[in-house]
Amino acid sequence: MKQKKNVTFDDIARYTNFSKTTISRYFNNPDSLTLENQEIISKALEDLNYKENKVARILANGKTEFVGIIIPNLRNHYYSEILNQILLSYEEFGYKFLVFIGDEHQETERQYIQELMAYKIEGLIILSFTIPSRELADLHIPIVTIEREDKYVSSVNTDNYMGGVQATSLLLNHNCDVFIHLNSPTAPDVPAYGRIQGFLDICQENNLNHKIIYKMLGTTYEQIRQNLSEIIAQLEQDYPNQRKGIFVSNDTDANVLINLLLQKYGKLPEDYYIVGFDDSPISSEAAVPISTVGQHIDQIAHEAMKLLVEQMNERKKRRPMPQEQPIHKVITPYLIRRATTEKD
Amino acid sequence: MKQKKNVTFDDIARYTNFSKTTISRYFNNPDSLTLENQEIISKALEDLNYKENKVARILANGKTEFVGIIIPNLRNHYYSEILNQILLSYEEFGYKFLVFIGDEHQETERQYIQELMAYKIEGLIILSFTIPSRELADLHIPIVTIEREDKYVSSVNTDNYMGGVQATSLLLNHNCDVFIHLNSPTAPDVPAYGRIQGFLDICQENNLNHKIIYKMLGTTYEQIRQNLSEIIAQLEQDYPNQRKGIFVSNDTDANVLINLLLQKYGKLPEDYYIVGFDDSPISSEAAVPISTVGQHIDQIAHEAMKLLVEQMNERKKRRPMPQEQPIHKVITPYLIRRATTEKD
DNA sequence: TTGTACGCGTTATCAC
DNA sequence: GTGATAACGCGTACAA
Repeated sequence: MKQKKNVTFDDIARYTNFSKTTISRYFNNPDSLTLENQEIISKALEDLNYKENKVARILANGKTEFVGIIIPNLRNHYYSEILNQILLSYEEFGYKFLVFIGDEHQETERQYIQELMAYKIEGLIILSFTIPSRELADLHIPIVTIEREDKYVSSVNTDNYMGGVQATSLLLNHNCDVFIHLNSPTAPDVPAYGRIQGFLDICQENNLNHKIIYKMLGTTYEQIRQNLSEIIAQLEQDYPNQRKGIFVSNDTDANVLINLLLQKYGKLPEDYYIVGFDDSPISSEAAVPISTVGQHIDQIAHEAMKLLVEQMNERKKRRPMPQEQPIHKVITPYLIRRATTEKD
Repeated sequence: MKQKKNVTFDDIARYTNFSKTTISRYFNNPDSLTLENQEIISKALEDLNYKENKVARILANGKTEFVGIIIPNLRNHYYSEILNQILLSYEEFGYKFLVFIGDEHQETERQYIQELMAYKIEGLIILSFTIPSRELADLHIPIVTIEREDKYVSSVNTDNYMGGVQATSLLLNHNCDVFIHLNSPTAPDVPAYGRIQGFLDICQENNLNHKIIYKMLGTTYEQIRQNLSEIIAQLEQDYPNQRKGIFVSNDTDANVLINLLLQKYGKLPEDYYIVGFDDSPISSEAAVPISTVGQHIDQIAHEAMKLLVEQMNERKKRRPMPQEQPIHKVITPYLIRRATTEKD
């Protein structure tokens, strides 16, 4: 496949008068050779300019050290940061990552999974949500999902319920008169539903005047702006002169909301208290920095890899004991207080 | 490596009374079999639940269809969007991607490259900038770099010079009195230097009162804020009552600048005209949407893959004719006019 | 400590 | 159209 054939263990063996086996051992179990012989082989590698071939090694020992990743996209800051942290784990675990963008196409994602299986990945990390966990479990390889429906597979998620509680409590501490939660329609089996439940529980426990607005705000800035503009109009009609505590399900939308208010009033009005979610860059870069609930993305990524590595290691044992039940790890989020709630 | 041994061509051959060769042909050259026999094999694959093994195929034919990517990080929107677009090219070209985060550690990146070479990648895309192109060229595999020093390797870059010209011309059209360019110190051999040159040329051609401020603004929001705050003070001292046209080298910094001005004056003052660079999300999400120069990231990624695929295909020919000279593609950026320059 | 011989699952070559 | 056989480069019992 190259201009000149590659240098192989055979060449080195001939050159050093050892056998292939000894050369192999030099790489995989060097202590079993004398230091002297290690030197000789080491020198031979230099002389012949040997380049290792891990593909051949895979075929021989079955260990690819590949992990597949399917992620919906990288436009969303949350996803790109998760991927960033996962890739960084190479330093700790040594697994290489084959990455696919699912883009929410179920059939495409199925093909990607087939392709990954053909490359004998040892494990799979799934962030995309088009394929039910039931189907993922049937692949019978180590799998960890992150922040998606996870009934039949192991997973790592943020404690969304706690996040909802934190956000709502913050608004409660500021003595809002009415509590609004803005979110898109969310299925109860996805982790993010916890945000809604957390909001609801705090409101009900404290007998708060509250309302949840379920609405797809749209994907373009203009759509979101238009929708939020209408929502503001409605809120001001429904709750005039009342202190409104608004928990928005993500920072991007919260920022648009704030920009609309800035534009309308020149500043963030006294009767608006706003909390976002994600601690994404926009929350600190906004004209009025946004209070928000942050996810420990580094921890999430790290736990996901740990969980996956455990499963992968188990498989390599002579008598593997696969997990009986999926393991679900939950990472507690943190609350950041910024100008949208901490006024002067 | 599995509980039960995998089904192989041998098993299928036995099951169908064909030879291994014929099974192989079924996959790689199905037309050479009769339709009838294709059916038989197809059915056997179902019956035996065959899963293909591309690792074995690689060892046999030398084609991994792997492309390595080394990227500094995914925190920067530009990088994550580039990676997004590159990964999406799987649909068109079929290459799988092994991705590493370089994080600006030269030695680490060298190791990553070695690891990638061991997995017999067919090509390499480099966005990180710690390793000189001279050294990359010595790897003797198809390489394309994106937006970095590229003297000895093929590359795809934005036409930064044109970007600088566009941004400065926009300010010029608005009759600014003084033209400021804010940038970090930049080496002349990196593509981004073109922004500076473009700014300079327009200023000199038109005899404009201009100034370049070279300054590392910092990495945290607070640092940037602090530094820009000082710069504003200086500008207002040096150019009182003059219309200031400011070309900031990226949208993030431009946004901080605008937030500082908003905070100080309640609105964007009449005598400030600002243009950013990148068309990153913040430029449209900012309280005052920012005029900016956008890079055609989809085109950049696509051209990079095309350039790489050409080189990789050339290598597979019987008598490869490697490129004599590196090819440098340049993508023209686009100008977006928003509120920081278009004041009714 | 070192070597022999075979296996990993596919493709390539050359016959028929 | 189809088949036999030798690669591809390394790991690993088993033997010495």
